[in-house]
Order: sequence, then C-alpha cells, then structure tokens
Amino acid sequence: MNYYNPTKIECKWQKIWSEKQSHKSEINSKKKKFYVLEMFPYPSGNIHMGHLRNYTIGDVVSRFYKLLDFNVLHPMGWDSFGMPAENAAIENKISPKKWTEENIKHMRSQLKKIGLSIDWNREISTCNKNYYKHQQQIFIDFYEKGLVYKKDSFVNWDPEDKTVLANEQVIDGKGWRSGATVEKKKLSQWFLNISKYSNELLKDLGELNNWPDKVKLMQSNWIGLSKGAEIKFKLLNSKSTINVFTTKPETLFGASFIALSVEHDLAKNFTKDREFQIFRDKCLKLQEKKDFVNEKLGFDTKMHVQHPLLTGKKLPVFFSNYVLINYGNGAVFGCPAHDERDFAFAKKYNLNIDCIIKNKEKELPYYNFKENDTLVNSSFLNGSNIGAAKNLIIKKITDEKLGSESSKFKLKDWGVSRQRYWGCPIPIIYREDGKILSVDKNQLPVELPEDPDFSISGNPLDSHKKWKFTKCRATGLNAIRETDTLDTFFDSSWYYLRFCSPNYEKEPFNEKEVSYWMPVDHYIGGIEHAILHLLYSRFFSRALKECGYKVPKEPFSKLITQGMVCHETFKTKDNKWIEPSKVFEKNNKFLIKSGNKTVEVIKGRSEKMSKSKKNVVDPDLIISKFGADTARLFMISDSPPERDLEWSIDGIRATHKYLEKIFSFLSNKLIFTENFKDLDKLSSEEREIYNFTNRTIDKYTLDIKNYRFNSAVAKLRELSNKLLKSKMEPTIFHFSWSIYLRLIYIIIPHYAQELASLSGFKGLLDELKWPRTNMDYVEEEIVKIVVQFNGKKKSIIETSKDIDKDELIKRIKKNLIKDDINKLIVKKVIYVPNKIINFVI
RNA sequence: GCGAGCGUGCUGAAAUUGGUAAACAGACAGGACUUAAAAUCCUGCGGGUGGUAACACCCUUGUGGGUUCAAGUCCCACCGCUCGCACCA
Repeated sequence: MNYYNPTKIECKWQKIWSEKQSHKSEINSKKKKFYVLEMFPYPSGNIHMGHLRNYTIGDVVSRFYKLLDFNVLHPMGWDSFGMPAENAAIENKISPKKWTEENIKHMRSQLKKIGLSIDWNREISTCNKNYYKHQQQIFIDFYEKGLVYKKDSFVNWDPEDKTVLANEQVIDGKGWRSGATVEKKKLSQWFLNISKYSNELLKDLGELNNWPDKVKLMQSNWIGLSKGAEIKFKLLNSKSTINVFTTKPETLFGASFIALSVEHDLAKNFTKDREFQIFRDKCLKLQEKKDFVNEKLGFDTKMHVQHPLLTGKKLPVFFSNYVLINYGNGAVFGCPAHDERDFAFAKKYNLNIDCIIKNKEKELPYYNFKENDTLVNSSFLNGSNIGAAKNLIIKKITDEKLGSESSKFKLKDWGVSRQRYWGCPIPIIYREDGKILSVDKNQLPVELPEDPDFSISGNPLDSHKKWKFTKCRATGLNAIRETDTLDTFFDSSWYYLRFCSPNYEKEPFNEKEVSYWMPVDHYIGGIEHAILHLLYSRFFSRALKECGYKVPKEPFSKLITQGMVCHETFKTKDNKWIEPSKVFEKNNKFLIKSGNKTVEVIKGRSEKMSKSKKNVVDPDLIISKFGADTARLFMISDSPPERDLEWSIDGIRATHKYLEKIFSFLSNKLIFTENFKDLDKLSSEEREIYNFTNRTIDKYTLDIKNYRFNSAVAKLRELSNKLLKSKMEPTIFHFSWSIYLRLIYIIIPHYAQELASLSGFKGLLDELKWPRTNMDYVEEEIVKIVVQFNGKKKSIIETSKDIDKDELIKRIKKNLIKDDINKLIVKKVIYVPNKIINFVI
C-alpha cells in the first residue's frame, strides 16, 4: 500500500519537469500558438492566496491547451519597481535593490512549489536594467513622436508617498496605495498623450468580444464621451471670448450667467487680487475633498459677456468652485431653471431663473427633462421639442460662427513622473542653455545609482550630485538629469510584449517573436485593474504601433477577471480585529481565550483577506501541510473564477481526504490504459460506465473551455463516485480510471502523474493528447421522462431513448392508474423528446 | 444622484435554448467499527400537512404581479446587497 505523500511526490515531479524543460516554449510554425498570461506579481516578499488562485487558474488553462496540442507560452515575471522597496530601505537600512532581489528569490521558490507550468527561461524583472533600458528607448520613441510631453499643472500630490499620482490612481480622493488624502500641487510633470487615443480606445472596446462587459463598461465610463457643442461668449469691453462646452446647447436661451473654474485662463487677470487668491485657495481645497460638498461659492468678476443670440442681454461672469478645470473648457453657462447646480448658484447670488422648458410640475429646477419636452421663451426654438431644438441651435450657432458641434472626453493625459528613487529613470537631460534633450539611444540605459542616500528627505536622485550633474555629450555643456522616475504602471504596460523575446538585446522586442505569440490569448487577473493597467496597456500597444513597432492594436484577446479570496472576520467589542483561527464556537457564541478568561467576539462578514483585518491565511503553510495539489484543487473547485472565493480550512481538509482516499484505492490496483478496445464484450452495466466516462470527457472539456472549473470538478467527482461504487471487469476499470487521471491532471498535475507512474505509465501525462470523446458512446440508453399535468410534475417514467410519442402516451395510460388519465379531457399534449411530456387538461 | 451586476438549503454552489430546482461539496446529526477517540465506512439533511410505517399530498429560487402548456431562467414594479463613477457642464 502506498500512502499519499504530497511533499515527496510534488518535489519529485517538479524536479523532473524542470530537468526535461517540459514547459519551455519556442516558436513552432506548424502549431497553433496559445499565449496564456496571468498578471505578474509585485515582489512584496510572500505570495498570498490571491496569487495562488490567479496562478492556479492560469495553470489549468495552460496545461489544458498544451494537451489540446497548442504551442503554449506561459511566462512569469516581476513588477519590481515601486514604493515598498523604498520604504523598506528607509526602515531597515537595506538597499531597495537587495530587498527586491531577496523577495524575488523567495517568491520564485514559493511559486515553484505550486507546480506551475511556467517557462522560467523567460523570467523578467522590470527593475533589471536589461528591461528598463528598453523602456527608456520606448520613452524616447514616444518623446520623438510627441506622445510624451512636459507641462506645468496642478497635480494629485500624495503627501504620504511624497509623489504625484495620475487621475486613475486617486480613489475616492485618496492615494491608491497609501490611502492618504490627496492634495493639489502645481508641478512640472511628464505626461503621456493617452487622450489622443480617446476615441479609438472607446470605439475599439466594441471589438473586445471576449472581455467581460463590466470591464468594458468601466473603461467606457472612464473615457467618458459627452456630445454637445461649444459656444463662444464675447466678453464686453474686451477682445477675449469665453468658450463654453455644453451637452445641452438647446437651453442657451435660459442662460443667466457664466461660471468659470478658478484655474481658467481668465484667472490670470486676477492673480494679484488678494481677495481672489483667498477665494481660489478655498475652492481648490474644497475640490480636493473626498466628500461631495454641495456648497456653491462665487467670486464676481464684475465682467459681463454678451449673450450670443439675444442682443442686449448681458450675463455676469463668476468664478466658482463647482466648475472644474479638467472637464470641458473649465467654463459653463448657467441655466438655473434646468440644472440643479446652476439653480443653487443662482439662488445664492440672486441671478435670473428663466424657465424655458414646459413642465407639468411648474416647480423649478426642472432638470431631468425628456426628449419630447417642449421649449418656451426661446425665440426661434419655441414649440420645438428638445431633440429638434438641439439640431436647430447647433445649426444656428455654426452658421453664424458663434460656435460648433463638439465632443469631449473625460479621459485626461496620463502623468507619469514620480518623485521617487526606485523606478525607471526618465532618459532626459536639461542643458544649461535651457534645452531639454533625450539621452542618446546608444547611451542607454540611464542606470539608477546604487548608493542612494535615504537620510536626506525627498527624492534621493535629486540629492545625488554625482548622478544628477552630467554633461551634454554633443556640446560638452553642463546638464542635469531628470530626477523623476516613471510611474510603475509604465513598466507593466508592455511587459507582455517583452515575454515574447525576453533576452533580445537590440530592441524592446523581436518582431518575429511578437508576431507569432501576440496577442495574449487569455489574460487573467483581478478586476481592480479594469481601468488602470488594462487601459494603459491598450494605449501602449497603439502608441507603439504609431512609433513603427509591429504589434497588435489590442494586446489581450480574452480577459478573465478573477474574484477575491475572502475569509471570515471577527472583532472584539472594542473594535479590534481578531484572527479567525483564535476563535472557537460554544453555545452559538464566538469566543477567544484572553489570558485565562474567555471573551466573546463578534462575527463580521466575510471580507477580502488583508493583514489589517487579520484574516489572511498563508498559502505557504497550507502547501507544506496539505500539498500544492490539495490547495490547487480547492481553489479551483469551490467557486467559479470570476466570483469571490470563500476560504475554508474545512474545505481544504475535505479536499485532502478525497485525494488520500482515491490515492490509496488506486495505488496498487490500477494499470494505466490509454485506449479501450473490447467494446463488444461489455455487459450492459459496463457499457453504461463506458458511456458515462465518455460523457464525462465531453462535459468536463466543455466546462474547462468555458472557465466553469467548479462544475468541471463536480463532474469528475461524479465519475469517481460511480467508479468507486460499481463492480466491473478490470479492462473498463483501468480505462475509466486512467481517463479520470488524465482529466484531473491539469488541476493536480503531480498527483495524477504520480498515480499514472505507479500504475505502469512510463511517460509524462504532459506528452499525451487530451482524451477524445467517443461520440458513438455518449448517450444514455434509458431516459427518464417527466410526466406533467398542466405543467405540474405527476410522475417520472423510464423508457428507452427516443420513444415514439404515441407509444409513450399508451404506456402512460396503462401505468398511471391513480390520476386516471382516461377520464380526463386532454386538450393538448406537449412532448419534448427524452425530457418531458405535458398533458394540458 | 448616475450606471452596472447580483438575490437559490445552515454554508460554497449547480441547473444548454424556458422543460425533474438544489448536481457536486462543506457543516451538522444518527449509526457501524473501537475500551475510547481519531481515521474510515454507511445513512439522513429546503419547509409543511397527514400516516405507526413504507408513503402520499402541498408549498419553496428576495417580494408582488404578468407572459407561457411550462418560469430560478423572459417582462413590469418594489425591496435588499455589491461594485464602478460622481459638482463631468
């Protein structure tokens, strides 16, 4: 008898796969390629359950498509620049490089223990100069194409991480990583011109048929197209005009004022005005706040504009906090009767409120008006409905050159400068004569200095004189380096391309390899990247294309967004989180031991595993106790991938027991068999098992293809339950169990391989083709048909397959004595072959 | 406020195109084995009514309505939860 010893067998097979280079991938023009990629990890030091889940899902897919005879690429790397390394450096006096490298080493060994089918020859790390050298080249390419530029602007400043953040990286007014409230700060920054592609990025979402609708919708909302018009308002006693963007040009005749953002160009005329300065600062402060502030502030400029269509009508011009610079033109015309915010403002400052849309309630503001509402008090628009009026007014202002139809996007350019040390240096120098120059490509990489001084506050690159001061090679003039580094989302925007040719020296990637492997066929990761990383990557592939690289427009054909790993939470009565492992249950109460007392704790809801809530479970411990295969099988069988997974130690134990049971049952009984020949010799019961096995192959395959892993596992368990119970001839026994092992192999590869080997199979399961369904032996020969009266189940009748309707009715009439069908008047009979027969009475 | 998704046993969940609701698991309970426990095996496990019983009948997919021979699935309204966006002109 062999006992199941996961540690031993997992170690053994991992070594063999590694020695045989089982997961190595190379171009093979004779085979169809399949690129499966999971979002690469940040090397924080330890893998967590989310990683285990993500990479197990990817591994099942990777192994499956390999057996389907695809040429599979399944690489792994490290998103290794970023803040935590720098914080660790400050706290523990260890260099970010060393800290990162040690973490990678540790996490690599943790990942290897999971038994992933990764081609480790392709491993990349973004903090490696062999990677960021090419990234700097890409930056320069972008720079030369005008896709990256520098400008002064108010930016999101994270006071804790002491760096700026892109708009996408501010969540509810807080930094995405630090959680600190973000402030506005004026800085000179590098920007990527992502907004140039707004239209394309939006439109092309329609081509992403294998992306979740939810993600597409989120991107679409983020890009945020609004259609409307731009209208020019002439400033009185001035040559200037104010350009206003509106989505409701038809309400123009209801305009009673103009409101401008405090960052609008006209604000420059007031910079010396003390009162305005105070007002501006107050507005900026309010706009930083997370919570919505309904307070509307106004600063009267004492200036007026001419209403474009009503001679003699003058509108006052205000600055206000409710107009934002980063949308439209930072200027609106106020139509108080039909806009909530304009109404509040007009009320406060006693401005005209002119109703121009007929409405039943007669109450103002009337702002959620409909397409067929009618306009009044609006000159030539009177009597028109909203839809028609929109067209009429746009035509009018266009004809009279007062404005034009226009669209705006919410998406803003992506600020990529970070005032941090541990990132990719921006390859730019500022020469003493004022010229800004990119570094020569043959001078790349601009390497990070290895001796940063973290004792001085601020960016260590800025205080590193030796590194910062340089000379222009062409002219010999003095120059200083750009001391900002790139946002790490820049690093992850093209790593999937680098995986195609990870050691290619000359260029960021080899065109031939990229054209073979790209796009990524299945990309698997968390939904939290729906906007940031996925939008940036889509932009990058387009921008690279514009720079002449031959890359596909869309980098990821199919996207799978996996749910979080959750676990129960507990709190004490004074709101302190308690580890679930310390809690025990007694008389429906949850208790913990505290000293020699027991204290009651409160069970909260299940939440995403996080250190702060003390509900994390270390996958490493689970793997060393139960084995990777148990962990893998549990991760796969509990919930469908896109849904949250509820961690359960009982689930792990039960999964482990199941594997032990099958292992000891099979280990000295099974003879591994690839094919089954003696079909004719089967008894009807064995024939049933043969067909059942075939059906399992069929359904399991379909479930795996559709990412219904939990239901796939259920089908395997049905098969094993049946095989454990049935008595049968050895031939069919060996065949069915061998199929079972081959199917489950993609989920628990060490286990299946070990059992196959113990059963006399000499090769690697990896080298077999995926089992094929014998379609001639799939169907059940006896079917159960539900008999209904008026759609209500009355009984179930067993018949041979494809029974004739009249024959069936005859049998029902004979057998169903109780509901004497012969006495009832049957109006209609509905028969769905092999499923249901319904008598309408 | 706007947009989207989801509500099925004690729990995780399953249910091609509308066609036996609860597959497969977990927890729990009872039994067998054992001096005992663990492990293992067997059985039960949505609710109700009637019956000593095998069994029979009725109800049940958040709530109320509708379409249909037939609804977890389609339509309408409401309630609840989750997520995304949010002074977006």
